[in-house]
Amino acid sequence: MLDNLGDWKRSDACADLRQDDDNREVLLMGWVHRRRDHGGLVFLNLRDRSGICQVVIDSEDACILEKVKHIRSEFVLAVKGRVRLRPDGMRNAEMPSGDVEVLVEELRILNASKTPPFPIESVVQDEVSDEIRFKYRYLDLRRHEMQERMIFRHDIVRAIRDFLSSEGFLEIETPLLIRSTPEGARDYVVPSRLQQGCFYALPQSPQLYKQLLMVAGYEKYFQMARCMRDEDLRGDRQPEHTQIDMEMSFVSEEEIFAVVESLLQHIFKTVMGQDLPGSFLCLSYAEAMDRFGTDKPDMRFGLELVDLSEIAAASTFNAFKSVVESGGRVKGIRVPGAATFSRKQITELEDLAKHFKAKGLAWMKVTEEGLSGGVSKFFADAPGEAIAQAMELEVGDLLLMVADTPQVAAVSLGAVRSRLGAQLKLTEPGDFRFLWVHRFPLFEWNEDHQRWDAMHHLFSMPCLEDIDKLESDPGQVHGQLYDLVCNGVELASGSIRIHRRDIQERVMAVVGIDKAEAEERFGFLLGAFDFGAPPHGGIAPGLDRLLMVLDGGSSIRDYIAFPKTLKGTSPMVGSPSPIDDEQLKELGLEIRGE
RNA sequence: GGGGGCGUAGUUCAGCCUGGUUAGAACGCCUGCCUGUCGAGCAGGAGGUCGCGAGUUCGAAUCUCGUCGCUCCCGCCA
Repeated sequence: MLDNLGDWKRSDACADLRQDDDNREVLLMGWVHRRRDHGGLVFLNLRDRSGICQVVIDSEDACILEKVKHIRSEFVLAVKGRVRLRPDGMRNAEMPSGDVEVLVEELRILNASKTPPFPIESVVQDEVSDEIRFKYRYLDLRRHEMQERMIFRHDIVRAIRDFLSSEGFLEIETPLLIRSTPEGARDYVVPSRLQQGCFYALPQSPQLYKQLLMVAGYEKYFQMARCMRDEDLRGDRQPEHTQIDMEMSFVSEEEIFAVVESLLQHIFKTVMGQDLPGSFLCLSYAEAMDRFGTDKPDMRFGLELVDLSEIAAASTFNAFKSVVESGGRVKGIRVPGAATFSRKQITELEDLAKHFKAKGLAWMKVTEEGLSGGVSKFFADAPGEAIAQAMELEVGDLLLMVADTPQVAAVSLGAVRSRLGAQLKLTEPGDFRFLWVHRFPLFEWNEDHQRWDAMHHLFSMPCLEDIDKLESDPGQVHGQLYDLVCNGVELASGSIRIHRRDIQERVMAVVGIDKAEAEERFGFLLGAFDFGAPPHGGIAPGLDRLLMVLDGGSSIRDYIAFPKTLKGTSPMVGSPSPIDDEQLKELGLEIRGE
């Protein structure tokens, strides 16, 4: 029943046919999207990458009729025929090629298809489980919606390469089989056959290599770098992802910001056909935490956190007073018009706050008669007026408050803010608010191990004014560290790097790496610093996340052709899988059961 | 590592709380009819290890325990 392609050559893409093509002889190839059989008259929607065209079988030819009888969804056809205008009233305005159709003169069935497990349509996105979509990824990718996403990805990658090349960046590849470094994320590890008992690691990022390229004098480097991290996954985290890895010599933070801003403007202009504002907002980490309770605030809406500690201390509410007296803070957010919230809605928000370790979520409503409900009885008269003034309360507002350690108060209320943004639909598709967050602490205290860890990585430069505190007060040292945030999603992280051995050794000492260990593990880097390493810095925007945010998507899995599940598996190819004893033996490995 | 949700026909789901006929619906699929459909229409039909295992019970899709898979969140992710 199947035909060979023979000498047939495709003349047009399905969706490209227009009225101008009337009476042209064309040869289309594609998949049967849908079949409408009227007995003597059969319509097929033929689909290729470009889209859909209607072909009509209105033939006496017994050979064609016999073939058509067997044609089903997703059969692969080659169709020779003549374009003709559709009769009046039969045109389809929904379809780009809807003014015309192709009357079939010859037909070849290039391949048959089983009935697909789900229809090759856009509704699949919301209606078919990810499990099935993953297992039949090649069918999921056949859907127009997914093809558009892959094309979007291609367009953006191309725009990035064009722009960075024109700015003098060189794309240079770095190894995938590298040395394992214990700190940071867990490494994916590859056993060595030639050096038994030794392992390569897959890169979490090309960090050290790009720094070495700066030492080597390449000045501006970029790479579409695959990065692998063996950590637990999320909707916006895959075991392997792609970063637009960049590094520059002789630059300040501001210059790196400017390059990334220009890059994004170029992307917006060339791929999305939009203009993006000149330079992005910039907040310090401390200010972001203080005002939004997160280091990646969504700037599309307000609902800022306000510090109410002094006022709360003056109230008659002992729960608040004691928190403030013991060094904690009280923070509040005003939710305009939310006085209509039910008790249940408020309890849901409280549960969320408790999820982030808050002990409770205090609330008051603003009515014509003043503050009411919740904890309002503790805020009679002066404290109540002070709060109304500090929060700029208006009738109909809801005030939500958390009293706790500064960290918990900010983070828990920040989570409430973020939930409210979604719940009250304060964001609009197509609205992009980019934001730089910088001056992160260089170190954070690790309670479990009772030691300081690098917040970003070991190679970030301290802010110059804090360098003297490296040994005396590491917690107070800020780093020349920065994140790029858009709409509440962290899109990039970067830093100015350390380029001097003395400073690098001091930073390593803070996290407990002495000179001997530093030499053993990072000797190649320190050695490179001895040969005239230039000041340098860089940044690495996550490509998959960037695509998701720009496209208004909800999972980076939709922007990766072959992603993995949250457990790091691929139901399609069945990875990871055991390897046979022969392979294990060659590698000198033995599997120990439980 | 911890917590939540889901798992029933090819697909998406209902049924489960309160155990008891032959486990339903929609779409899809198959057969027939049909010359202007575009989610074609009409008539008929097939299709189920109720994720898997154990337990309770006269009787389990339904209750209990375990387990596997997908997913969301916390931890983790420099």
